[in-house]
Amino acid sequence: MSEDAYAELRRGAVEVLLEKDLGAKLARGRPLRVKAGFDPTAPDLHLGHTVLINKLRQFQEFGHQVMFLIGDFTGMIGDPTGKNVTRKPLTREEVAANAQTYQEQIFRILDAQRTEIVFNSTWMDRMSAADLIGLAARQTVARMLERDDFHKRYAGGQPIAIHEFLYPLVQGYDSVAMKADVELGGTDQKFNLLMGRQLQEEFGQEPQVVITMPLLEGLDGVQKMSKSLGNYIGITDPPGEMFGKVMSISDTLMWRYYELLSFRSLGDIDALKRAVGEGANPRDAKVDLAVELVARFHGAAAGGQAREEFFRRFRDGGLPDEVPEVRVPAPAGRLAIASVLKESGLTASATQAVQLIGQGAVRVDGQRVSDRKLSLGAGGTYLIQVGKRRVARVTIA
RNA sequence: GGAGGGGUACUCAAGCGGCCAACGAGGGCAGACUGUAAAUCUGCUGGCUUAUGCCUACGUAGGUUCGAAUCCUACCCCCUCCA
Repeated sequence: MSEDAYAELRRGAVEVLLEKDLGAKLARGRPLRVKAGFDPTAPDLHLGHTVLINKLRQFQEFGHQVMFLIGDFTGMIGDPTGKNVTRKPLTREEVAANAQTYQEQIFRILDAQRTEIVFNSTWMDRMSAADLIGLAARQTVARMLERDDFHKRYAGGQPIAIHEFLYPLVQGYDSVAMKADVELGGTDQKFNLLMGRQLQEEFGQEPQVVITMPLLEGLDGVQKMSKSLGNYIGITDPPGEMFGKVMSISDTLMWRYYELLSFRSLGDIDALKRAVGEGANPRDAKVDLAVELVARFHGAAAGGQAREEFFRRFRDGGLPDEVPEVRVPAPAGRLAIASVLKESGLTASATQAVQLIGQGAVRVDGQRVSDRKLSLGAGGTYLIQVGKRRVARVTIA
């Protein structure tokens, strides 16, 4: 394997444990079994999740076998990593539906021909209580308490339920059952990933290589991307929205996204960085990234269209391709502008509408509205804009 | 089981009888400047076709008072210490 190829494989990774094991495994020339586990409850993927999936794809491109593990059994335990929320067990149907959604989403990145989707319930459901005790006997409490969050909770007098110890144990055992050569995970999964190495050794297997990937920062550039923080780009976001979100990230964050999300080579990215350093507009680099990402999830044509739309709207100050049409009733024949804004859904309330008018954010047929008492007559159709993003063609009826 | 502390708007966090639709910070939205970047400055950030007005809101339910987020009672929930 060439040096460049190895650098690509290593790209973005926080740690490779052990680096020399990976070298040795690759040197044998046979396809490696590469594992990554996913939560059965959250099939709505965002770009943060794709960091891992992209890494799987790279392995695939180098000819290795990818195993996409859906942790339907571990899901019953609930990963104690981070916040501890008790989860309700999923039904078989729910798991199946989520798995289906996963497939629809991940195969925009992965090659379906070279991806195995596996469920850990396949082997865990067959494990007897005696087997489980046997598994538990292979690790010590002291070892478990090395895990940072267990350690903190124990030291701080917080409860740790015994079943929580089973999570890393089962995740580790998955690697045994799957005969994994490599396991990928987020940095927060490090302990669980290393458990796989130990258990594989216990079961007489060569330990897997652990590769930890960073948790991608969200749109704010600070906190990790997550749905609950609302700083995410969903991979099912419509093209225009996805494009806009990418354009709104900071220049610094853009390079991070290039490293972890783009399929362009490290060499290409370096060249781009140099060009920007020499005065090229960073916006253009961001546009390229946005096009690439939209194209990945919506097709090449959509990428180009999103760019044209973006230029027309925001660079040239034009109107979107499709302006939503709304009809608003006016029983009295005329309707105050604040009500029009509220009824058309352009603002959340009439009060807010009045405030926005006061701030000069509202335009009717291109004219900025300064009079909050303005009213629109029935029978007319008006193009109404609120700020840069909200637009509608409103018919007063 | 005992003792104490606390539950306020999207979040954190003041307020502790009227000047409270509630200080401040963060976040969000909008305007200016721009590259829908960052930084910066400004305004807004319960609802009502806007009003010296009304309604809803400070854990829940009652009560005291001309008047309560603020006082009293009961209840629910969270935290700390002791057993």
